[in-house]
Amino acid sequence: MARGDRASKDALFDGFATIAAALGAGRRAEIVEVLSQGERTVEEMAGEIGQSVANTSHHLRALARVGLVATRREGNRVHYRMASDRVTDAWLAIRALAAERLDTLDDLAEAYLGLRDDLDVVDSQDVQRRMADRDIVILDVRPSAEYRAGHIPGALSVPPDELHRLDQVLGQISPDAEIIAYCRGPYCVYADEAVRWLASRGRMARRLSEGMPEWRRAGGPVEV
Amino acid sequence: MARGDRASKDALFDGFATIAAALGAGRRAEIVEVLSQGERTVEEMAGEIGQSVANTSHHLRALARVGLVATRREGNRVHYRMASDRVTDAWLAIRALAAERLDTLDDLAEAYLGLRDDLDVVDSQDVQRRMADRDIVILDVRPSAEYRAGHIPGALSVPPDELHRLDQVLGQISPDAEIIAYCRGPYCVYADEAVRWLASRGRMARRLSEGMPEWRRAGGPVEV
DNA sequence: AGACCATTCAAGTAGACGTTTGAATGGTCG
DNA sequence: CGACCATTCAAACGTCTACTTGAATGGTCT
Repeated sequence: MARGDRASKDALFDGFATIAAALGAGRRAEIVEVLSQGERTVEEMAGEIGQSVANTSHHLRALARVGLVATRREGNRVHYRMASDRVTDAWLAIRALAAERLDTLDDLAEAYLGLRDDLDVVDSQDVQRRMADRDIVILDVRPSAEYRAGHIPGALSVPPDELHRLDQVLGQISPDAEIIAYCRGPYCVYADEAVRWLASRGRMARRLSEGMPEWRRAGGPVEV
Repeated sequence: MARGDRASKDALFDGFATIAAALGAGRRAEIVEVLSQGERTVEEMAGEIGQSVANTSHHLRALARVGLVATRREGNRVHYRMASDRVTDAWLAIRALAAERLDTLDDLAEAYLGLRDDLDVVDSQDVQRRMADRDIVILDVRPSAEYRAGHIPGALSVPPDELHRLDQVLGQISPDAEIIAYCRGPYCVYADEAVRWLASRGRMARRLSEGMPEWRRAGGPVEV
């Protein structure tokens, strides 16, 4: 096998391809999206992606086999987590690429998220610029474990299964304040629901265009 | 199908996954690596990746089907090119991820490239900082079509199949100058050969750690 | 030690994918 | 028009993959 050999070149690129292929199955893509929010046990993950525990374990191990996720044992539970920030980088690059180039994606996104024309959106730069102001309130609409793992400084936690508690939270917020809700990312429904509920109450509410992983990756401040 | 529906969520992530899967086959990964240097006809690409024209066409169309590559007709030849810079972004992210996390990759790379311990390496920042100096000479060791499609300003073109011409080129270079060679990227053998040849002639020669796509992506100046 | 639980393994099925081979298409040029 | 050429299609092969089911492993807690 000489240097620059065809067979070993093919093998090398098969190696690169195994990484892409690991992200190339829908359920594993969902897993990666969830894990970019924080670690999960097998059972929790199975619930998140709506699959059997056996199949979820199978996929998690497939990701572990190529080094994309790492494990941690606690009691008799195994916690899976991202092995590196670069996994999130690659996943976001793939997702952005799909959004830009795959022409069926808009339809798929609309089928899942519904039409979003009624939702006002604000981007991360805007929020970061206005964070010092007193007239905006940031709402973290993710499960509380994810809020605890890191959130935008000063954000209030309103978990998605406790959206009805928004009533109480509203009492603490000045009617003049603009409310900005965020959740897991652009393909997450939680913030949409919060914004719609708030808008129906006559509040000025907008959705942050991106979620925690994107915020963190862009160098936004994070509080734990 | 309610908003936030399980089936449509799965379909959406299957959509994302088709993009990753498109990069998840070794031969297609090679195609993407080559196309990030510039457009190719089907036949040229078949030669680059060592596959039959039929199979190459098949893979190119698979990439086109998900929007990653675009085509252009000229005479009776079809030229394929990257559909967007984001394809290169995603590919580089995948490749970097594989390099960091896939523990078999070092062996695969060594099998293809050989041991590189004898090669001195310099990174893009260093080169960019020293480009104004007179004491470095940059060598572009890629096929001339790729050089023409864009190269580091001031670089001399020495195509890989004309490495024997280095003798003449050397005559024009002061013996004190440091020579820096680059080619397609970190997994490309061309620059290695040039550096070894130059080193054997007693020249101070180093290899740029990255290639044209990475240089361009990092915002380095490009001349056409 | 024994019961219990989360996780993993193993076997099996249906479907998708990469590659080859040989024929068909759709364009150019004499 | 007809010969020619690059490219694409279609069929077929073996291989791999996702998911299901049911059993086995390897921990923890009483």
